[in-house]
Amino acid sequence: MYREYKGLNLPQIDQEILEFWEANQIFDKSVEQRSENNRFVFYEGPPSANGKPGIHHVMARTVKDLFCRYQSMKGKRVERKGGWDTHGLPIELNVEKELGITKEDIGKTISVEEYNERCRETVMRYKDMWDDITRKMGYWVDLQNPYITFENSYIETIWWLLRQLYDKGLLYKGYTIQPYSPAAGTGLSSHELNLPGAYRDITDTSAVAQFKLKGAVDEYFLAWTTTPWTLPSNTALAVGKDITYLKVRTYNRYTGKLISVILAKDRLQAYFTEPNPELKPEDVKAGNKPIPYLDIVEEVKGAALEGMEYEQLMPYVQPDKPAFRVLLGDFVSTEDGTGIVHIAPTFGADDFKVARENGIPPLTIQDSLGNPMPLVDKQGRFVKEVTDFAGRYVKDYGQEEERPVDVDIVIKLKEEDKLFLSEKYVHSYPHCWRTDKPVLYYPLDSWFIRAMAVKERMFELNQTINWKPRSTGEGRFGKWLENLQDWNLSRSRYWGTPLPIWRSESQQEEICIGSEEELRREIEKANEALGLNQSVPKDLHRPYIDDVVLVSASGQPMKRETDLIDVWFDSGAMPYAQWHYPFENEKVFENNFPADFIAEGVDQTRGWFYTLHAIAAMVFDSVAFKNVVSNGLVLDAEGNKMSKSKGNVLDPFETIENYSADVTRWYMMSNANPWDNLKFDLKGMEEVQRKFFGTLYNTYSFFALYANIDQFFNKAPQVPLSERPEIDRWVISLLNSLVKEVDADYADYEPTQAARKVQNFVNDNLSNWYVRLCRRRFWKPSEQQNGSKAAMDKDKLAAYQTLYECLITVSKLMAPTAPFFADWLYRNLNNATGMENHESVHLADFPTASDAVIDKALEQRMDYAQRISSLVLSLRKKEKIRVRQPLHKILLPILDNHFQEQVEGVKELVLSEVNVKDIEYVTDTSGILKKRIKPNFKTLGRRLGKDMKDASAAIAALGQEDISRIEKTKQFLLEVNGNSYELTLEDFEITAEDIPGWQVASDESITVALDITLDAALEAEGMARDIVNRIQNIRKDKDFEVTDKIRVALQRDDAIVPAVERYGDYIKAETLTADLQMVETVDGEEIELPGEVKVRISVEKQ
RNA sequence: AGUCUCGUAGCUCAGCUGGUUAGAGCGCUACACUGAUAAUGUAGAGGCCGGCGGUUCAAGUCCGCCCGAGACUACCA
Repeated sequence: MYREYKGLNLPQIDQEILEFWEANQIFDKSVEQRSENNRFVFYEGPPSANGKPGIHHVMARTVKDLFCRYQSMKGKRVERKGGWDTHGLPIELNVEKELGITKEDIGKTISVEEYNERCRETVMRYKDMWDDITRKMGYWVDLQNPYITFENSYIETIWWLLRQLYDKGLLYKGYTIQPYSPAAGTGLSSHELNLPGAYRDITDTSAVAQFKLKGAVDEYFLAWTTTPWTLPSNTALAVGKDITYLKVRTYNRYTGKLISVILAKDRLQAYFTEPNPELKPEDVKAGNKPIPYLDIVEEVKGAALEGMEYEQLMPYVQPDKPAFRVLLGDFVSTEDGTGIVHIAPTFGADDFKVARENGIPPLTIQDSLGNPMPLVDKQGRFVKEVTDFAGRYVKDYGQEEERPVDVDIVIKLKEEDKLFLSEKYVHSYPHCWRTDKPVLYYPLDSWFIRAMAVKERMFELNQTINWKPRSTGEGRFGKWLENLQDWNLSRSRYWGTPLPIWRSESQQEEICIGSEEELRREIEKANEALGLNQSVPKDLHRPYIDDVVLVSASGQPMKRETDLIDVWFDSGAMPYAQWHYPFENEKVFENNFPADFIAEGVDQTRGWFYTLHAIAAMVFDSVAFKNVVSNGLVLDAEGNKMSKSKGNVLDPFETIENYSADVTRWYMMSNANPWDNLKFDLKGMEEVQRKFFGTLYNTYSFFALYANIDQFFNKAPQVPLSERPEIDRWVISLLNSLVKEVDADYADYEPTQAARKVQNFVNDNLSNWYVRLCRRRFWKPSEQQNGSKAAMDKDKLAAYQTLYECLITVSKLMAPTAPFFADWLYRNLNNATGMENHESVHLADFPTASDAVIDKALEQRMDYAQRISSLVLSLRKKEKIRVRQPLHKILLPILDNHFQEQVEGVKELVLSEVNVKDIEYVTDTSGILKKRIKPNFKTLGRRLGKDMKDASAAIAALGQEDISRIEKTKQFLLEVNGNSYELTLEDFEITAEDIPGWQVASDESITVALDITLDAALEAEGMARDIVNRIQNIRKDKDFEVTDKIRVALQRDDAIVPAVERYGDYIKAETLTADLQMVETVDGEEIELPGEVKVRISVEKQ
């Protein structure tokens, strides 16, 4: 028996199927039944169990799950090893918040050991919740043997990878300018700068300084800065190559001296008002306002300024190489300032870069160890070499002083006639989130991966990757690769993978450790050489690893560089580290590299996607993945990003409990492409639930109800397709077309296309057309009167077989996206028939389409049938003739024989659908058709070109005779603007527009007319149908079983006599009436029939 | 600031390589239908296809600029 249900309860189906999967290990079987030699490799991007799962995780994981399930059904072995991302700043922050400590406390109030122990505990805080959502949403991933990034084996693989990079010369220590908090004494990551509240508006003293040209008299470059404290460190100026610069003569507003200044033409009006050849020094004294000038003496492009030299502005320290030149910088703009940028390589990333590219040195002094250091120390104070300001803080670090040092610098410049202008300036400036004090951009030592060296190769490899959507790969990711910078690996933190590099104090000797074994050997060596008693720490994290001292070739002790590495390296290393390659599982790794498929949010483009790609390219000269889907964000119904502060986050557990996992998954996939942002709207969820799952459920229920009655369990041989009715062949043809398309969509990572096509098929074709039109075939009362089983004739059998095939195929097509309902449907069907020996749809093969049964002509035919029916129904509606009233005929204009043949094939369907007796074809030759002619723009456009417009008007003006002549001769000589063109029938679109004297309806290419005259026979039949309808309603009201036989007594009335006399048998057959009487008085309810006829009727069970 | 995505009916989305009445579903209104009924059919209202400019005989579709939403990247001096 097919299971029957009282109503659709999707969350309950989730539950039931989930229990079934677990009890029978369906996931394991789905993997293990497939050959190891036919793999589809998937990498799971590890989530961090340190935060709770959100609805966007359901999105990302639906994408991952569905392609894995699909490939699994296509016969691939798809192992899905889960994983956990366990390192990183968010975890540290969490711990600190819980303990109420800051980073300064580490090593003081809490030991590194304890601190890391807390991190390790915290990391898996929400693991249970993650496992739960994974299970409930139907995400199949192996949670039994996940990789965990904090395990020693994982770290060892990372060390091995770093060693590979080291040996290739791709790992180096260097300087960069990084955000640095002097108050906290630590560098900050860009993540920390992006914390809320980090950027705040502050007021600084800005200065436009005058840099004196070498070899000229009182000529100056003007450069603007909001950080005057960087001026002593200036070593260059930057201009834009294509920016136009002016040399302007004026007076200095502070000293009244005649000067010539150079600045960008676009910035002139920011500093000057108008020219005045009569200008006097006293005219320019007005405060900070723009001043007049004498004249403009020169205009040049920035390129012409390149290489010009100027005198050092604040000569406290001398550079060790030639400096103080004008450089070209592409970052120079004319939106602020003077269009000339002051360059202090020690305090700006752009500055650092452009200076290095041009061989300009930074201004540095030597620290106590003889290493170069900038003119500001790590506490944020000027060094003693900057005599005037020695020891003063460059920003507000809570010191007490009369004026900020910036102001004193400005005063000094003013006194020295080097200041053009100084103003207060309000701008947004980053602050350290822990100390609340301003951040400095400061040169810091860091370890880098020389990613730029493999830039081209990464770019090439990227071109072999199939990105979904393409634009992310070519645009966002491709552009990112083009502008690739070296990868800053260093993080000065505690909970993460330690950098396995040890250095001697002189910094001259170093070693990069690539395995635990190597570490052991080196430790033994060191123990011997230095007389120590160390061993390999049980835990490779800090602080234990920091205690290890190694020995250099020259016998010097070496200490570990205290940096940890960027956690992104952890996740990018997962293809290797998840298997502890190369220390174990060499074969396994080789079989699972690179991945066929990965998926993650677009925000991972520069995260996981990049680090996977970079490591694979650098270490293995390979891609890490062949196909990648990057999904967009999940927004709320208004299109706002979901965030805790807005309170618009959706609890995924609640959503799944209320609507089911399948509705959630289906909604997410069908509503928008996964790479577009999804506006998550519960109304849309309800629509999916009702329209798609509701309809499919109804279709199944309908099938189950009658199949059970008829004992149809698909045991009889299949009726050959050629012997099935047109509509069966049609739906099977569509079904096979569908299989083909959906298969291609899934293979092409287009889940939205696939879902929408399945949905359209189920709603429009299967339910609203096939089942609706075929209802009678499942329910043939006349043949059921003498018992049920005998009633199975070939037509009915064909109907059952056809519907069964559609349903079971749909269950497979939808299985990747809606795994629960699909399995429910599949098992309900297959458990009753036992046709396939799979216990679950997820163990079945994806359907294959048979081209032999795809009949495009038939599909077109049925399309005609649907359109003709729709037009006839709209005519009925317009004429207010109910559908139960039969009519004589439809008039159908025929423009070509092929159309008539096609319609002939579906004639019976149309007639029964619209309740009309016949179709009469009105051919061209009858002369009563009125036609419309339009040019075929596609064929004519190219030929006619500019004449097209006039031709279009000329063709529209053609009369009926012209049209029929064109149809007969199949040619036409068109003359426009003195040009003549030979046109053929192809160059026109001719449609029947009207049948004069008839009511017509038409869509794009089909026109129909309806004969609405009635005669006695038709009226009687119409009445009979209405009587059937009323009796059926009563049966239903009285809750009779569909198989119950009844006795009916009708009150005699002239209006119904012809109907009962002529169509009594029909009425009886339709309503399972054994005995139908017309009597004078009836003790029963009153029914109303057309023509305001009211009669009494009694309906009783026999 | 740069890079990328998106902008079509009240809402969610289709609109293929440019081709002439711009579509669907939901919602709304009205009318039908009724042994699939938490369904279904038909009709109606509802569109400066974000704006401006360009290419073209022809632009929702191609190009440029701008506006709006979002993401990522970024020390704008």
